[in-house]
Amino acid sequence: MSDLKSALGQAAASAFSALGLDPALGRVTLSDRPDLADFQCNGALAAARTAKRNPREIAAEIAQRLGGSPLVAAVEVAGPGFINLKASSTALSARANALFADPRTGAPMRATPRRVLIDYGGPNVAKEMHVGHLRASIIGESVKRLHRFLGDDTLGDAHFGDWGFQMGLLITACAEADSKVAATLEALNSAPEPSEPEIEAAIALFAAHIHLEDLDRLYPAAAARAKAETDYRDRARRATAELQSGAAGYRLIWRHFAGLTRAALERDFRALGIVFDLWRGESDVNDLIGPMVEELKAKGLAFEDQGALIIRVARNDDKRELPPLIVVSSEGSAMYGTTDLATVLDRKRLYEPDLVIYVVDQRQSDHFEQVFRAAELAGYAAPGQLVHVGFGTMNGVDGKPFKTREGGVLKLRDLIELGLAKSRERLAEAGLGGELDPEAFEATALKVAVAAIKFADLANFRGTSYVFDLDRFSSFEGKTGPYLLYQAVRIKSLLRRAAEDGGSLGPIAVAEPQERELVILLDAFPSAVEEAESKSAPNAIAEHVYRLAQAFARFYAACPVLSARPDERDSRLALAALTLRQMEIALDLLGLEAPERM
RNA sequence: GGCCCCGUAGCUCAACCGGAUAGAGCAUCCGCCUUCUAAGCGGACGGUUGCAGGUUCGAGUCCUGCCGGGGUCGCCA
Repeated sequence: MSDLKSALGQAAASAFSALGLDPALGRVTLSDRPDLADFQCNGALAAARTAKRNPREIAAEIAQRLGGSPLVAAVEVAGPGFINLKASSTALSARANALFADPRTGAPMRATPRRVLIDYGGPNVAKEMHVGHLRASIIGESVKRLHRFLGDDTLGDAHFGDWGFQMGLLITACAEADSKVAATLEALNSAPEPSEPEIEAAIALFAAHIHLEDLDRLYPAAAARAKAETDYRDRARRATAELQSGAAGYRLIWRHFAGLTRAALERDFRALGIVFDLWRGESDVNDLIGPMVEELKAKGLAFEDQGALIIRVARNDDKRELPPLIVVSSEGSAMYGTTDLATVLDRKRLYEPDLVIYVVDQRQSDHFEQVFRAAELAGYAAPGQLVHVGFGTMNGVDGKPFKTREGGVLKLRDLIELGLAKSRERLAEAGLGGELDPEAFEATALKVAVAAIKFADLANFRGTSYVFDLDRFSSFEGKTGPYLLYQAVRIKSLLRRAAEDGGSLGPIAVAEPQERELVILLDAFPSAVEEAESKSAPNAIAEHVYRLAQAFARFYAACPVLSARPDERDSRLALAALTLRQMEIALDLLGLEAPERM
C-alpha cells in the first residue's frame, strides 16, 4: 500500500520519464501553499536547467499528463513552474479507508530486519538522575521504539556506570562514615576465603547501614574531597584497584551499591515510560579488558607512548587532529575509552548486533570517533556499524548547562513531582476527582505530567541545545504533550458515546475541507516515520502528531459527528477512530500514552 | 590558536534534495461554550533568517570572510 503522496510522485515520475527526463524529478511534496493546492512537484524547475528548456513549458506538459490521473482533481502550473496538485475526493476517501483497514495506519515495515542495540540513559551508581539525564533517556527510548516498530530486533541497554574510580570513592566514604562497615570490609578483604555466614552477615549489615540517601549524601562530598586532598584521592584509588582485583569485602559492598541504585533508577525510569532490555554494566566487561589489551598489543595496534598505551586513530585526510585513544594510562589503569572498546567486543560476542546506536551527549563525539575507529582497526566492528547519535545540552538562561537558582542540578524526580502536582490540580479542576477512583486518578495525572515533560524535550531537534524553561515543562496548553493527549481523549469520549448510540464505523467519504486536511495529514505518517528513522530524530514524529492533533481539533470544531445524518456520522466516526489509532501509535513512538479521560 | 556546532518574530523552537507569501507555541489584543471534553477553535499583532560578499532563474538552506555564543583539543567519565 502506497501513500497518496508517493502515488502522485510515481505518476509524476512516469510523466517525466515519458518526456525523456529523470524520473527522480517527479518527487511530490506537501504543498507550501495549502490555499492553492494539496501537493506540489517542483521537478520542472530543476529539469529546465539540464534540458535547457523553459520550466513552465515542461511543467505544462507534465501537468497535462497528470491531469488524467484519477488521483487528481485539479492540476495547474503556477509561478516559474510549480506544479500544483489537488487530490480528488475519491482518492482521499479511498486512502482513508485503506488506512483505516491497516493496523499500522500506513507506516512502513523494514524489508530486512536488523538487530539493533541502543545504548542510552547511562545512569550511574550513586548518582541520582537530574534533568541532564532526561534527554539521553527519552531520546534513546524513542529511537529504540522507532526501530522496534519498524521491525528491527531491538535491544535497549542502560549501559550502567557501575565501575571505576567512583566506586572506590564510595567505598572509602562509606568506610569512613561507619566504623562497623569499615571493620566488616577489613575483615572480609583480609580473609582468604570468607564463609557463607560471614558473607550473609556482611550483606545484612550493609543493607541495614547503607541506604540510598547515604549514597546521595556521601558521593558528592567524597568527589569534592578527592579533588582537594591528594591523600584522600590516593586512598580511593587504592580501594578502586582492590575492588577491581577482587577484594571480597569491596565486591560485596559494591554489589550493595549497585542493587540499591538500580532499584531506585528503575523506579524513576518506569515513571517516565522507559524500560531497558539490558542493564549491562561497565563491570561486566572488566574481565575482557586484560586479554583485549594483550591482543591489541600483539596486533601492533596498541603501543607505548609517553608512558601510556595508546592506539593512533588519526587519518591523513582528517581536518582536525584526533588524539589517540588511551588504552592504559601511565598509571596503569584502564580508561573510559578502554571500557567502551571492551563493550563493543562484549556486545559483538553476546548479541552480534548489525547496528549499535549510542545516544549520548554531543560533546562526546570526538571520544566516540576515537573508540569507533579503534574498534574498526581492531576488527571489532565494521565501518558504519557503530553510530553516535548526539544531542545538545539543556541550558539555563545564561547559555550554560542548566543549574537551579541555588546553583545545584534539578533532580529528575523533582521535575516529575512538580509536573505531577500541576497535573493533579488541573485534573481536579476538570472535576475528574469524583469520577475516577484514586488509583485511576493518579495514573492519569502521571500520564499527563510525563507527556508534558517528555514532549517539551522531544519536540526539539535532538542535535541543538535549548534553554530549559520550567514553565514549558509543566505547561498544558498549546504545543504540549497534554494537548496531544487531550485530543486523543476527546476521540475516545466520542467513540464511547457513539457505541452507546449504536453508531458504526465507516465507510469514510471525505467531503469537508477539514476532513480533507485531516486525511492528507494521516497520509503523511510514513514520511514522518522515515524521516525520524533516517535522522534518528524523534522530533519528526512529535511534529507530525502535533499537526495531526491540530487537524483533528479543527475537524472536531467544524464537523459535528454524533448529530450528523447516519452515513456522514459513520464516516466521521471512522475518520476519528483512524486518527486516534495513528495518534496512539505516534504517541507510543515518543513514549507517551493517552488516558481514557482527562 | 586549530577543529566542530549554533545564530530565524519580544520569548522558546520548526522548516521535507536549494523553491512560491519563512511556520508553530508562548506572551499581547479581539471574537466563539442552549451541540460530541474550552487542556479547545477562529482572528489580529509580530521577521533585512547575526553582518558582508559569492554561486544560482531562485538561498534560512550551498561557498568565502567577519561578528557573537557554545563545545572540544592525550592520560576524568
